[in-house]
Amino acid sequence: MDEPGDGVTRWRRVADQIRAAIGDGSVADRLPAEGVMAERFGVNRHTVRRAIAALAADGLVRAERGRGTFVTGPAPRLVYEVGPRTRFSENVLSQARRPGGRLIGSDRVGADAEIAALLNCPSGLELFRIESLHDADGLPLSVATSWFPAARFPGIVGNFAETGSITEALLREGVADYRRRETRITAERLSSSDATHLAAAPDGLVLVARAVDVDLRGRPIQVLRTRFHAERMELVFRH
Amino acid sequence: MDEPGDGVTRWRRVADQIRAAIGDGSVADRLPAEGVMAERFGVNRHTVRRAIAALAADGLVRAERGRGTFVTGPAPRLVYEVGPRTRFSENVLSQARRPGGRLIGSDRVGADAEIAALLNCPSGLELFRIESLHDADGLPLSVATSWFPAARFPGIVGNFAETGSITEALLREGVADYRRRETRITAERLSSSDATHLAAAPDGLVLVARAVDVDLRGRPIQVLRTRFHAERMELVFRH
DNA sequence: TGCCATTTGTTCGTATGTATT
DNA sequence: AAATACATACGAACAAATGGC
Repeated sequence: MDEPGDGVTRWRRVADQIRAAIGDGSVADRLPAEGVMAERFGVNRHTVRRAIAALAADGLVRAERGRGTFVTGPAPRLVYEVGPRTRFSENVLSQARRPGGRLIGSDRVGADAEIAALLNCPSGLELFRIESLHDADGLPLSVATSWFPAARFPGIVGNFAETGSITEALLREGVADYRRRETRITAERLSSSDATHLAAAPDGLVLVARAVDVDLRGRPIQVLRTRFHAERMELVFRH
Repeated sequence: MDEPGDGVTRWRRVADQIRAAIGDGSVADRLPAEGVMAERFGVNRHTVRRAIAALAADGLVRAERGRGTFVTGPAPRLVYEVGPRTRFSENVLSQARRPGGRLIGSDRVGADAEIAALLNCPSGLELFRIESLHDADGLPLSVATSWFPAARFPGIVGNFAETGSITEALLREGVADYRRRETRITAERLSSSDATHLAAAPDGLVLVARAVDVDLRGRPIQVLRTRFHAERMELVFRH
């Protein structure tokens, strides 16, 4: 009766609304008083306080007794440019930050219908699946799942494990250059394992980018499913 | 990490994980038994049952006594192609669906620093701000906020109110054609007002696209902040 | 100085919802 | 099905800090 039954608590929803108000600029520097927000949101003042506490824990606001609660400003997002020649490390380096990558896991799988279509290969073809984590200055930014034809790139897993870079790993397999054909974007909630790897709150959001990379002759090399931490990044597409 | 103190209930998190597993295809047809999932997620079977009930209420799965729980399939997303000549109505028509648009609200505002930089105009310049809702076959897909220089497009609000199309509204103001320069993508939770307009659950997700459109001489025409319903759409960028 | 309104911080109590056993 | 433990939410006070008058 009290909860609408959607599994999200009231203080959480209040926190999200305040966060959104800060994000879109409708609250610039100081929040309304707790009592005012309590009335406006139709909740108890305790509930507002808990929401503020959550935002303060994220460093988004700072409460000062007797004065008010002030916006300290959202953390700036890393700008990640996506285009035909997207390279994670170049992107991060261009923002004067140090890129990193490491192997989380890998296995051999058969191509399902969707991936086979994207790779332009027969369904069931043997693939390497690589789970990787990518960061800037040690802050995790994205988790990616990549699929490679196993026959064409037999050493890809070891190469990536050693270099931490897909580009380097492909170079060792004889791929001098590759291009991105298209990128498809959706948004999802974090899965629990991704939350662990990204060192993020379990209810965080990710931008999911599904992409296909092709070699210079247009043959598909890899299928990617990258989950970008939504609060730490912004994807930019130039047209 | 998993403590029940982050504002999301356990059954909700379990439901989200099952939903994600269905979404990325790792669960194709039938869910594991409740007891198996309970152990896998580290929760009680009651909690799994509640999660399944929530998914069943959304029409995502169907539980059959004595047989199991089966995936009925997620609703297909509308594919929305973003490029230099993105037009909402053309995009929707290409999927054999009927586009719609209507004015939600409008007002006059002064350009803040960020928008002034994007529009390449002095800060404080008078702008029209337009809130609009866009749908396909009556299903709301996106809410957009647009800023236009008021002096250059004095009739833009009325034009959009009459036509429901930005392209048409600009045409009446003498803009025969325009191009998109860049698009920046982030993900957020729905604000309460956007949830109302999109007829969506209050805890839904949106893809937020910030873009600048320029005329054929390269002069900025409008700044856009579009919130796409994340479960109903997928954004595609061809490179 | 003092007074007072405003605002955040704290402590009771009570009721309801959630999750497990 | 019932009992238990814990988290959430509300209500009413009071304390402490701030700033204007």
